[in-house]
Amino acid sequence: MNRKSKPIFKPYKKSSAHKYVSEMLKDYIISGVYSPGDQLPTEIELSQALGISRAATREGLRELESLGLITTVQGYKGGRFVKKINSDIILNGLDLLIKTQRASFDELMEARKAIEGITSKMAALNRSPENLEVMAKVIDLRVDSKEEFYRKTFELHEIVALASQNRVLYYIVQAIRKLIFQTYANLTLEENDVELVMKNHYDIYNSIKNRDPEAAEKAMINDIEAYRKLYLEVIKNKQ
Amino acid sequence: MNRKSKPIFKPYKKSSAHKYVSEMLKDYIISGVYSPGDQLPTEIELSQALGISRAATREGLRELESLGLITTVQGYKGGRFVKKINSDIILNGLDLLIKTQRASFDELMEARKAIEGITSKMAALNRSPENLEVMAKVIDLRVDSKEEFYRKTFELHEIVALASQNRVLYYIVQAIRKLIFQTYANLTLEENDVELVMKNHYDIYNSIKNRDPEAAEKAMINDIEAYRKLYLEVIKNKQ
DNA sequence: TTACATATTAATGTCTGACATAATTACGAT
DNA sequence: ATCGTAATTATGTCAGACATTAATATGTAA
Repeated sequence: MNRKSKPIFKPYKKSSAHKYVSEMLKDYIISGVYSPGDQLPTEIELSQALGISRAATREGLRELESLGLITTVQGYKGGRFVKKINSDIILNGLDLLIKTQRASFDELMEARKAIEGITSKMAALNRSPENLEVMAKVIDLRVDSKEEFYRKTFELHEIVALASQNRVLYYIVQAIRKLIFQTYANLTLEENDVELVMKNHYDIYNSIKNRDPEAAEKAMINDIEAYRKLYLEVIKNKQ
Repeated sequence: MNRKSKPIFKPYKKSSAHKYVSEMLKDYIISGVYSPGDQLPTEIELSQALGISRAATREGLRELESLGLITTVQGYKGGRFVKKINSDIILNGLDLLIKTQRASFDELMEARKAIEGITSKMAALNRSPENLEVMAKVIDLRVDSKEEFYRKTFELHEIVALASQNRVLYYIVQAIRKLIFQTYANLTLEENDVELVMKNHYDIYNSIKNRDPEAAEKAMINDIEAYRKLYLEVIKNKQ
């Protein structure tokens, strides 16, 4: 939405001012009045339109920022901008949950295996030809750089989850995977390990291509289990 | 933690003031310096200890509130209190995700079936005798009130997820179930429906008791699928 | 003595207006 | 043409005042 074609901002009466600001803007973002990339009115415009002080308006905007709905940019041409929503919006909460509950690495990996196994199974049933094409592009892991290896690995898992055609599961899988990679350091793999991962990825691709859900689930679980073991070895060697 | 035995609050230097407040307190909450139920210092105490204005301190506290880590109580004996963390902390994000992505009821139910099916399967392998005891208490659904019926239904699903012994899956299941019940109205069930749900619950209980993972998964999926169909019928009749 | 109405108290909630900081853009001197 | 500097415009922070809220303490009438 253009900054100039503003929606209607009704002055608030009851309830708390900061909450009024965040709730109203949240509704506008959810309903699509503001789209990702759009700039919100400035603090002063908002506060004047609503008849709320700038301080209370800022508190409301902070809430939205904390929820992951907007970003803040200071300076000339700065302002508040609506974010593109993705799995990051549950990542924060999941992270807090796991940290405060002291959930273990194994618990997280078990959850990942279970859910990503399901998406792999569903992908075998629901995958489109386009999904397969993208997968084919990222299963050759004989690459030069470590980064390239990780990028391709990440993309395969992403496209499998996407191919399940279930966005709820897709976002949950993405959040869990991101959480694992941001919490636990990446591995440095040996030559043998690369071979193994590549074989596993090929198995996943092949069973999804052949529309074999059971094989697809099994292959995915194998792949993640292999990663788990590799990671635990790294940990052991570090001690 | 007692309000009087305060942790150390180092005055901030760089980065933003409000962020310093929220990050610092978040770390204290995660690391257990503050436990659920504990009261944080008042805004004035905090701002004075950190050398930050009250306005900026409040913004930081709002962020924590928005994340779901603290609650705010106004008035005498009011203040900021650390919340007990549960699945609610991802519920918000999941809700936003589904609303903005316009994910369908069916997509959500598919996800629920898949994940809750898994927890049921895992419960059959990992359940404790205590888990079984609690389940036994809630599978008789021949009750007077609608509320009692819903309470028992909710508790059975809760204890099954808990019996999987995987807290990550448990919280995800809880969040999805809460989301479904808060987004889509509850059903009004006929006599026949109650019989059906009760049979399904009994199947779930029995297969978990017998440590039969495949049967447990199937029974859970049946139960949720039945709920989905009942709900869709209600929708159809309303039109 | 008890019960109800009222005052006190201590926290958050809100407002105002000023100044600080950041980052893009415009401009001017070399 | 380029580099450095000033202007612009958004958010960031501050200080101090007053409003609101809700538990508690107090006082008064039945």
